[in-house]
Amino acid sequence: MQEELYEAYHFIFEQELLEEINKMGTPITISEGEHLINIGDYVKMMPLLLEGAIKILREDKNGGELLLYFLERGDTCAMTLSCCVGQTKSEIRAVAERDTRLIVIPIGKMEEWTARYKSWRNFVFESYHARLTEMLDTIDTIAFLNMDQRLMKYLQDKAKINQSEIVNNTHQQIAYDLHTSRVVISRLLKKLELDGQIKLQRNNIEILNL
Amino acid sequence: MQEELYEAYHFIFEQELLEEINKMGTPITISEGEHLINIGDYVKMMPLLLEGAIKILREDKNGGELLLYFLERGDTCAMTLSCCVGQTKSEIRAVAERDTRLIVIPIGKMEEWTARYKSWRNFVFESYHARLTEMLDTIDTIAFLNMDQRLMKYLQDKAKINQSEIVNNTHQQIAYDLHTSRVVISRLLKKLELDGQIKLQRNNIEILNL
DNA sequence: CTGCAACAGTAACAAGAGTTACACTAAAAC
DNA sequence: GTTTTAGTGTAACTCTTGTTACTGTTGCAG
Repeated sequence: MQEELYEAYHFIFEQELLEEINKMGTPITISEGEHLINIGDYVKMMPLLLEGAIKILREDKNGGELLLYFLERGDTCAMTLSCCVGQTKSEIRAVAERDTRLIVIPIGKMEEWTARYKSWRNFVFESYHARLTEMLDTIDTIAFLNMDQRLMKYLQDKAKINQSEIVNNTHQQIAYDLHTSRVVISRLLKKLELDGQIKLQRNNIEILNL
Repeated sequence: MQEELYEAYHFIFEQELLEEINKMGTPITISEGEHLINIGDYVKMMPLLLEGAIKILREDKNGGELLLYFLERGDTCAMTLSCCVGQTKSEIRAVAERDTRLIVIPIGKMEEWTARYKSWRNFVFESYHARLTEMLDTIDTIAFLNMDQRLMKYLQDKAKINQSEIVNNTHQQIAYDLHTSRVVISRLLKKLELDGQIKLQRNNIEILNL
């Protein structure tokens, strides 16, 4: 039994299921920036995160992007669950936020485990619940907040996910995630710095009010 | 066995489950504009729509609203499913878009049926899938479209849901659903009329390009 | 050391959306 | 019929965000 698997999931799954996951699953490592899945890809595997973080993005027709949310240890991708049922293509893009280890499970196991293990059913339902909640949060953010508030929230989320008050990002990268332009981000960051909320350096933003 | 239940769900559920739904469920009628559930309410029942339409709204702290999506016959509320697991409060508001008939099921049955009926599991998963997809669509709309495009899409969706090319709404009501102001809606509607996409009358918008 | 490329700062302007204010009109109430 | 109210049309202005263009700065490659 992989130690990491046990550590991250033994509160969630019963022993028997843990062992089955260990047997059927394949451990994978992806490094920062690598694409785990793209829009339009067929979903053949279901991921269980052990360590690291994944960011989930939505894309429009013109190549514009929008950050939806992050996945962390103990999370899985609800869109994947969802796609397994319908055998449909992925609606989102998943990119490693930092170096990440995960276990992938062949989707054939899903239905079997759903019928057999109560802990699995609960996990799946709770994943759906968590993802729906995060989607609602995303909608709140883009519908009800101004860009400066969205930016500050983004920086705080990012700091939390990476467990560091320093965000190593160019203004352009932030602009992509928030679906706006670099100039806008530079402008607002400067304003946040004058407000004393952050400190700016090249490739490097320090968040002061975590 | 209620005829409507059979009609709407016999393709989805096996006979035995249909009979159990019929036995355990309570038929309810709500009229247009009535609130089925509000934000913060505890969710004690799960709805299965038989006829009509429900609109699902999100709210911000200042009382501002935003339309998320509509539910129709054969749909259920994924937020409800979701809440049943976590025993949490509702994150959304549900309002009857027109007179609606539905069956409510005590949430205690949910877990039992999930373990027992494959068709129920599939239904629940497909509901989650459908709702996640609609949430993505909502996000696309508010993140990637301008207000005039959102407005046109809103009118088309509304026409489709109510099976009529006439939308009976005041500009103010539309403004609430799209989380903007009446003046903005009036302005854009007038523009759409000049473009030949709609025809305006009091309390009444005819959609020309369905 | 030089030159290039990526990153950041900023100004000036354009476009979209929100706000305020007021006039007009149809429908409902009296 | 007259009054009242809800709904609509529009102008003028502000604020936020997006766009274009140009400057300066850092760091790396040659």
